[in-house]
Formats: sequence, C-alpha cells, structure tokens
Amino acid sequence: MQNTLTTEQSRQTLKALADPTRLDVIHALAEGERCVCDLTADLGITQSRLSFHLRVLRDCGLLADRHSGRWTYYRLQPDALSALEDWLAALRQHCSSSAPLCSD
Amino acid sequence: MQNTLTTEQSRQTLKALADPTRLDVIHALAEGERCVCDLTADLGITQSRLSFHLRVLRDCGLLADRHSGRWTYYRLQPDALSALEDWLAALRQHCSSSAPLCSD
DNA sequence: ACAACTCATCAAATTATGTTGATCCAAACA
DNA sequence: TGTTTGGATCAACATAATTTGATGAGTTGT
Repeated sequence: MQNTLTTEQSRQTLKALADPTRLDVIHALAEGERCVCDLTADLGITQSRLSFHLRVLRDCGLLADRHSGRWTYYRLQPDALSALEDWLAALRQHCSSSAPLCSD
Repeated sequence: MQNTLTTEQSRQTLKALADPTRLDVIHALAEGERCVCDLTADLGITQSRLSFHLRVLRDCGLLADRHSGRWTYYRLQPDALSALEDWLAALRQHCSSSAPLCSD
C-alpha cells in the first residue's frame, strides 16, 4: 500500500507511459498475456522495434516476462501502475497543501 | 470527478512530468505561486530554459499563469494531477480486469 | 547436423527534446 | 522620452530517444 517508488523510478515509468507505441502494447496486453510474435502481428510493427519497447516497459516494472520453449510471453504488472498512482497522489497532496498566491 | 482527459492529453502530461527540471519547478511551486524571476533564482537555471519548461507545463494544464505589472506568476493546477490519476486508475482497472496466462 | 523459428541486441540513421545565447516586446521608472 | 527590467521566442547547437536492418543466440523439428 505504501509508495516505494523513488522519484527516479517514477520518472522512468512516466516516460515509459508517455509513448503511443508503448500504450498500444499495454492495451494489447490488457486482454492477457501474449508472446512477442503475436504482439508483433497485433500491433503491426517490426519485431526489433517491439522488442525495444518491451524492454523499456519491463525495465520500469510495468511488464514481466516468462520464457517457455522458444517463446517469450509478456504480461502486465498492474502493481506498477498502482505504485505510480500512489506517487502521483502524494505529489498532488504535497502541492495542494499550501499554495498561497503572491500578494502584490 | 469524471476523467475528461483524452489519451493524447494524458500522454502530454506524463511526458511533462517525466523531466527532472520540470519536477523541480513543480516542487518549487508547491509552496505557492511564484514569479519567473524568483523561480529562476530558486532553481539556478537560465531564464530561457525555465521559460521553455514553464510553457510545457502550462500547455498540458499542470500550471496556470497570471500577469501583473511586468511580472508573470505561475501556480500549480492540482486538478491536472487528479485528472491524470483518474486516467491512470482507469487504465489499471482495464488492465487488471481480465489477464489470463497463455496455456502452453 | 542442419534448417527454420523466436527473440534480443547492436550499429547506423533518423527524429524528437532540451539548451544556449541573442533578440524582441511590454511594463515601469528616471 | 530614454532606460532598465521581466519574460517570451527564435535559431543554432547538443543530446537523447526511436527506428531500421543486420546479426547472433537459443529452441525445435527433420
């Protein structure tokens, strides 16, 4: 329940989510785990390009992977989204606490 | 209360937050409204560089500005953070709903 | 062993972002 | 009016992120 993300981790996650291709990946995985070759077909992008984005998403914890035979399956880690929500909420609360206008 | 952010707006906000200088700006403004010259001094960065980042933050709705005399004051818009939280929560719920593993 | 398949990784090319320094405009003040 | 100040904007440069195409490593099936 507590927010264990550092500012740097949050920044990496924000950056990871701020890309259209990666959001497409996330939406594709929302329906369930998929192997890379299926994702490549679903999204209509090249394999190396997808591999690049999968790595970004995995590195910040948004995805997890699993190897089986010659396939690699990727799945979402919703906890990473929760952690980011917590971090954002803490930031917002800090911002809302005291924000007087300048008296000029 | 409802989330009115489009995917594109959310993406812009995520991108805006994913920058160290801009997070510094947000933290500086958490204590209250400030004029650009004070922010320049507080953050120790050049004026044009700060102006660039203020624009990014204002364009995505995280900041609002106010002109008085020859000064421009910037302040946080915590609602923009709330809206992003809502968008993230919706994304997470969509992701958590049904995510079966592949049977292989 | 060989061939086909899945996927990661690398270098090179491309594109997007951020920084710097100069310039401009408007407001204030002498 | 001339001068200074606060701040935005622009062009040029610097840096970072993404895309592409090629290569390689591991797996499966023949």
